[in-house]
Amino acid sequence: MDLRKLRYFKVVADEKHIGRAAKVLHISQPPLTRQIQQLEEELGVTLFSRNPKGMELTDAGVLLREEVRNIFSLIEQATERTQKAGQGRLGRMDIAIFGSGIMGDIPKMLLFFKERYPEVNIVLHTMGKGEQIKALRQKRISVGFNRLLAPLADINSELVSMEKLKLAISTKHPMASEDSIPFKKIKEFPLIMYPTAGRPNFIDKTVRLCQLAGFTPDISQEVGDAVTGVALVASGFGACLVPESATVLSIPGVVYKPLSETPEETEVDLSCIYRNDDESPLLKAFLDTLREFRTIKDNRSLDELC
Amino acid sequence: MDLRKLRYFKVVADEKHIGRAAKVLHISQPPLTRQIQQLEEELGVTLFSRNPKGMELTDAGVLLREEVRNIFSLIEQATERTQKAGQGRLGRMDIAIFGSGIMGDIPKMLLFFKERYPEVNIVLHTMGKGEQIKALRQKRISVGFNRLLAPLADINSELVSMEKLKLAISTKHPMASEDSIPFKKIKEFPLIMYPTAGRPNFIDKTVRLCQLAGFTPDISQEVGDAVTGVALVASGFGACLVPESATVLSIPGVVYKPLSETPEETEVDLSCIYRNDDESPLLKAFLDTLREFRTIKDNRSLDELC
DNA sequence: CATCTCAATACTTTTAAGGTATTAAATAAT
DNA sequence: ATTATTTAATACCTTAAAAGTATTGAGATG
Repeated sequence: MDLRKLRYFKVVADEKHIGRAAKVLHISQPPLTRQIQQLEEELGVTLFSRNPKGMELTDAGVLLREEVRNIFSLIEQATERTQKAGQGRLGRMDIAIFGSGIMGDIPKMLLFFKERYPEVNIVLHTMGKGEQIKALRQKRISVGFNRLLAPLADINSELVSMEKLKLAISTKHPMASEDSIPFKKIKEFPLIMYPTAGRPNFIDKTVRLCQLAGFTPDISQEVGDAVTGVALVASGFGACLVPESATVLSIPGVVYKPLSETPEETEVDLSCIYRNDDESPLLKAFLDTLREFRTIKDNRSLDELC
Repeated sequence: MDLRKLRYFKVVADEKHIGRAAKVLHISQPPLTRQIQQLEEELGVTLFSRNPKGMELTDAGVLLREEVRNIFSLIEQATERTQKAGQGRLGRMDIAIFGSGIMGDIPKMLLFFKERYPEVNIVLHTMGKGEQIKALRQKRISVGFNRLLAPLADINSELVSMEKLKLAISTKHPMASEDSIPFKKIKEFPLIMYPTAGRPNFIDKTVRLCQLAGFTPDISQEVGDAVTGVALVASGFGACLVPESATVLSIPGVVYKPLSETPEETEVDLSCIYRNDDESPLLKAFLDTLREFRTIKDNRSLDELC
């Protein structure tokens, strides 16, 4: 079977006239006659009854015409979809986020992407740093969002945003009425820290920052994630350093205070990671969108878009 | 787009190796490489990532593979269905029957046909002789069943069966207890006759038969069809000649009596008519089946089949 | 009866698919 | 490091098949 024959058949069926059909197809009449003959021979079926004034479809021909319509529309769909997939505009994208990543810039960025690529199916997976890298290598995910990533040979990372740190303290604490808290005062709070897994992590960074400022922090408790940490602050366990994005969760008994007199690098990064060798157009589209998102965000014109 | 390319693509996708795929396709490797390159070029999409140990589908390639499967299965279906239609094993057949044709051989024959050609959709239309011929010429039907047909230039007819005539009389009539009624006695009954339309018809034939036997029948009433006629017999209007097949309808107050001492041709035909120039395989199949049906019926082995 | 209109046939040209030999790149083995 | 080895890609030639030109044949039309 041969699409050329079907295409020719379709035109002859429409024109009911080999000569006219040949003109429509921009070929001469004899080869068209032959193609139709060959098609009939191949199928073992008479498709046209030849009248002195043209050609008429037989019942079998009428049926084939319908089928041919379907075949061509399916082929058209297939090429379109394949082309879209080739441009990263169609497909499935598995993305990893971490616990408190559901707040802040990640959902905004994902929404932004979804708007541009509505036919890309985004599947979110919650996993920690180590898991993300494993999943990337096993190609179970294409992108992971995380913080404080150590460079790796086979994995690239791309900055999404930097976030200032805030100190979550109890409303009952004497400093709860202050506008901001000087960095050095952290020494005086029993600190709740997270996460327990994944090195280097937020705890390591905090300890280093404090030592830079000339003191050792009083780590009273380690927990799995920011949400748990803030919950403990409400119960009076102590204070907890959180990235700005996490302050959207308001819990009675907790206030978030900006830090003043901070050393350098009192910000944490939010980055996304992906395989070095991933050439997929989906990833390319995702990273392009991410970069554009960052630019727009820097220009503070984000609000109009989301 | 070209089915050859898609076929080749499918094999390469399965084998993940151009060389092996070429062997499967019984061609050499370079033309296969070219065909794949051309396909990629045509779509503007990279379908394979070339590794040193073979070829791997990209996401777009995976999608195309699925689509190609559907395309081929659709084409396969299309050819099969077209071939079936070409052999008269698939399609729609419009058949005309007359009023009392729902009894007797016609439904048996149709059932027999339906068993052999289960994928042929039979559509029945009830119409009289004149209508049938008109509908045939306008190609609204392919076959009509009727009786006593005059030959026509553009329409063939084929005998289905001959049926003996019986006389429907009232149970109150003195002859109701006889085993059979001599043909000449018909003279003594007021006759209810049908149909009113369509020449030559059953009335013409009956009158001729009676005149052959040396008398003129006493036609007391003309009605549209056999059922109405028999109903009038029950009410005491008189007697009514009916073909044997119509005697399946039993009405209180009516008995069917065979005729004795009949002249020649006291049988009526049941025939089917079709266009002379109808070359459709469906009609051919129908007529072939009809002939076979007649043979089986003649051998009285019909009961085992229906 | 000539003429016209179709589709079909005979034969030639052109296109494109297939084949052989070779190259290029990357890995694996010595 | 160097040499096989394996893979796809390229260059060039051959073959097959599709398209073109000219003509024929069959049926309708004036």
